[in-house]
Amino acid sequence: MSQRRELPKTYDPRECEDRLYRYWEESGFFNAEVNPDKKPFTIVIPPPNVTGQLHMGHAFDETLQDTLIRFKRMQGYEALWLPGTDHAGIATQIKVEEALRNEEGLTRYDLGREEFVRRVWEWKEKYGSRILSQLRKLGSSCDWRRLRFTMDEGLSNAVKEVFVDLYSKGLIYKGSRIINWCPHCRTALSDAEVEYVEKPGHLWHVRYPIEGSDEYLVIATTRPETMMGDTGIAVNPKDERYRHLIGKRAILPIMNRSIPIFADEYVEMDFGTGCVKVTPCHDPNDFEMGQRHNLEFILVLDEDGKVNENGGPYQGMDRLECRKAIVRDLEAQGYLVKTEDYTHNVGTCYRCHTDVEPVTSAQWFVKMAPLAKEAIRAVEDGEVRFVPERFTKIYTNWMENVHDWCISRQLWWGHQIPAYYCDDCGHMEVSKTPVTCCPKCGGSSIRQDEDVLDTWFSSALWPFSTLGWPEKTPELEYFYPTDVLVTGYDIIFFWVARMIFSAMEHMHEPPFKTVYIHGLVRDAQGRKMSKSLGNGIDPLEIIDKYGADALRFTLITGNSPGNDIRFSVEKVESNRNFCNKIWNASRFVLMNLTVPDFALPETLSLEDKWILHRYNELVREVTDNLDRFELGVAADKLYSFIWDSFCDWYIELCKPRLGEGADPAASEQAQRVLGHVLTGVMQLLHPFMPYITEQVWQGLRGADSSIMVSQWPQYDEKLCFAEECRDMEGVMDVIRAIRTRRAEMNVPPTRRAELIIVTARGDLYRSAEPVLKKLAYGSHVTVLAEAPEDTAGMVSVVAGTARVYMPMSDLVDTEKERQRLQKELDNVSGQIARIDQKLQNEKFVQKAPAQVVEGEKERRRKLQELQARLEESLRQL
RNA sequence: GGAGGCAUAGCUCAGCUGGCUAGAGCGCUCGCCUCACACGCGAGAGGUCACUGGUUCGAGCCCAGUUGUCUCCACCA
Repeated sequence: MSQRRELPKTYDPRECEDRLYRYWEESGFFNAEVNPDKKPFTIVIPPPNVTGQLHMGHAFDETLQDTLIRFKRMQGYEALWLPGTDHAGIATQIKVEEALRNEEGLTRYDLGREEFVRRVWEWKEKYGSRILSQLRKLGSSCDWRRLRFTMDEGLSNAVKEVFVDLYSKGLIYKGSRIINWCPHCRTALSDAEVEYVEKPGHLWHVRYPIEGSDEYLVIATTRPETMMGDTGIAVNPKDERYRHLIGKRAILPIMNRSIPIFADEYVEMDFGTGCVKVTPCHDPNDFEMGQRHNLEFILVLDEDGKVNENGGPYQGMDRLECRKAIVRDLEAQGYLVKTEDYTHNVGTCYRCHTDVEPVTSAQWFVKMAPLAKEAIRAVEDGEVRFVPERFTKIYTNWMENVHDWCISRQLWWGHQIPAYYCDDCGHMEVSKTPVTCCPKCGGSSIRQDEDVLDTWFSSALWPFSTLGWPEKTPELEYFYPTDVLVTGYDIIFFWVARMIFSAMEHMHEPPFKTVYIHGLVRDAQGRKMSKSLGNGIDPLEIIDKYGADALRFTLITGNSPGNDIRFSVEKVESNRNFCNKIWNASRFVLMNLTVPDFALPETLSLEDKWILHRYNELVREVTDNLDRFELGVAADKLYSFIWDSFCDWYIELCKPRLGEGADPAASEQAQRVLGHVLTGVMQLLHPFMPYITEQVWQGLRGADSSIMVSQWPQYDEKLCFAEECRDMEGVMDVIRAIRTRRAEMNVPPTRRAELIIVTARGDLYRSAEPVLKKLAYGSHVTVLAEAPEDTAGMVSVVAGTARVYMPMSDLVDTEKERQRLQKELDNVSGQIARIDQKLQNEKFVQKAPAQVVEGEKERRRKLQELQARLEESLRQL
């Protein structure tokens, strides 16, 4: 026992976190097995980038998941949190290329594909576990034995399986279409990977002479550099100004090429000049017009964003350089009519933020319309539910308007597309296994498609590929579909939507029942945390300084689903303080501990019943809140229960019964209730703050015990003491009122007051005497049914059903006292008047629930009692 | 152009299916090193719940509109 008294005054997370984590992991507490006797509960982690480092966004995401999984595990589910990492095609490739350039001055082309990919794997082996150990620091209770990687063998099989299947169904096709090209990453991107940014630009008005006439057209363009690819001019068919020109031809300036003028509904008459230059290879709308009107398709940019051989004099120029040159030439040759400032949206690459170039290119696509149908239905029918609900609309809206998904990437790091081309006959074969012999001509000169798949193609399969699909594994059978997916709103389109349609297509069942969407972590000023701003806060530094529990609690509280959170160190500090509060409360309990267990005693005091009642309610509420994904609300309730109810009141209320000289029976009784409530509340808090709760648990139950394998507390009807609870609140009101009076009168804390309590509930206050003495600084308590005859020189205070007299003649200022009482009386009278107004309203009495009406009446009775006492006090002054 | 979020105390935010005198943290004021904790204890000050109208016995919450602000989607060259 002596070592218990030596517990330090402040909680030191550094001392225990790693040790406890190791203990949990080694004990296998994170492991989940196929277990027909239990119900499964599954979460798959949103796989962080394999080369990434833990940032606040991860910390937030993982904390939510860990809280849910620990809760369900304690509730008795076979809870699997399946971890893994994503190969993150572009991001990782860029990183390795950077390192290669910086360290060796080489490009990936210098190494060649095979060697480069080998280097990336090397990099992955070296840095891929960094993020995993960082996840551990947070306390994440993943089943690490089941760690998966999007490019490991099983997942690669799943990718091939899906590709071949979709291809055979005609849902994957290769075609020449307009795609977004990032000249820096040198790859195609999907629509989702383009971020539009408003940028200042110009609207150049350019004169196009009409062939065989003196007339000319003026065209407004923001992108003169693609002019060399113009193959037509479009006007609106209803536009009177240009009707006579339809069917004629114009001369493309500088290139001196003849291009047709045609009519198309797409053209807005009132924008610019009402004429559009059509560049089918470099604009999605022009592409469509090009197809409708059978225009020529001329590509003028190469994969670096430089002008190609079709660009005449500008060949070899970078696109921006070319823009300047063309504007200069147009002006010099008299074609430029005017230049306007114009801000417009420019597409940029979500990885490197380079302006993307719409270009026509042969790529692989997933045909979305048929897949989207089921994906929308599953959500609309409630098979997948979004929390908060509003994201449902964002999802369906996107799904309903989604374009085909460009899945090929001109990268080297990723799943190489399982399509094979025969050099001899040109046949293409899509196959799960490598093709070495052409099935058509028997030729053996076979090349695999050079491109790799979009990273998100493999992540889309994550909920089932990680469980072994396409194999029919017992894990897949048992743990699928998963229960909750936790992720930020920023990747609903990238990932969530694609998982849903993939699962519907391949599993014929949704990938998860609930999608819990959270917001972004912002800095204290509300700005996005970013590398370029340098305002990111490293979660690992926070953990090191304040502990993982304080960080976790900060990320959970004061926040509701779907909303962004502002992170500030001050919040972490206050939660660190909360940890310390918990620590000291348990230190107090341990210091006074003599009983061997916390079985509840037969007899319970008023305050025991009060705290047990409140605790019991807390169990129910926290459980309900967690079931409804209201983690922030649950955490808030735990905070105030522990700090306010348990520490500030109950522990203080217990003190008269504990310590030296106390009655052993009463002490034992108090200890049992203290221990019972403390252990229970540690369990409720454990999903949020795993470390300190385990530490306290082991202090109370022994180091060979773990809170992780304890059972989630249950609501217990036997602990429902509503009436005693109300009585106790009454006593507390009295205590508060006395404290307030003392503070108002500047009574020094050392001065004990005599208390004369006048009340009809004499038994109640006599039984509460020790508590009143302790908390209300009474050195003696007298309970009377009627006011003492001589109250001169006494201050009185009214609270609930009691009036308290304190003989402190030297401190009383009668006039001030009168004012104070009058003010209180006015307040009470006002409240009664408001209630009367309600009760006199027939409609209220008629229509409001009986419970509410009865409540108002009850409140009125109490207020009236208070009023009477106040009036009496005033008379006695 | 379309959709959505947010607007509650000085600051940051909770407030579940409408129901007592709207809460917390931080900050602020006053008093306390009270034998678990000064990372603490006690007592306070501080709010026309953005605005207007409506529904209701009753609105911070529901409906319509207005203003401000942020975000997403679309992409009129």
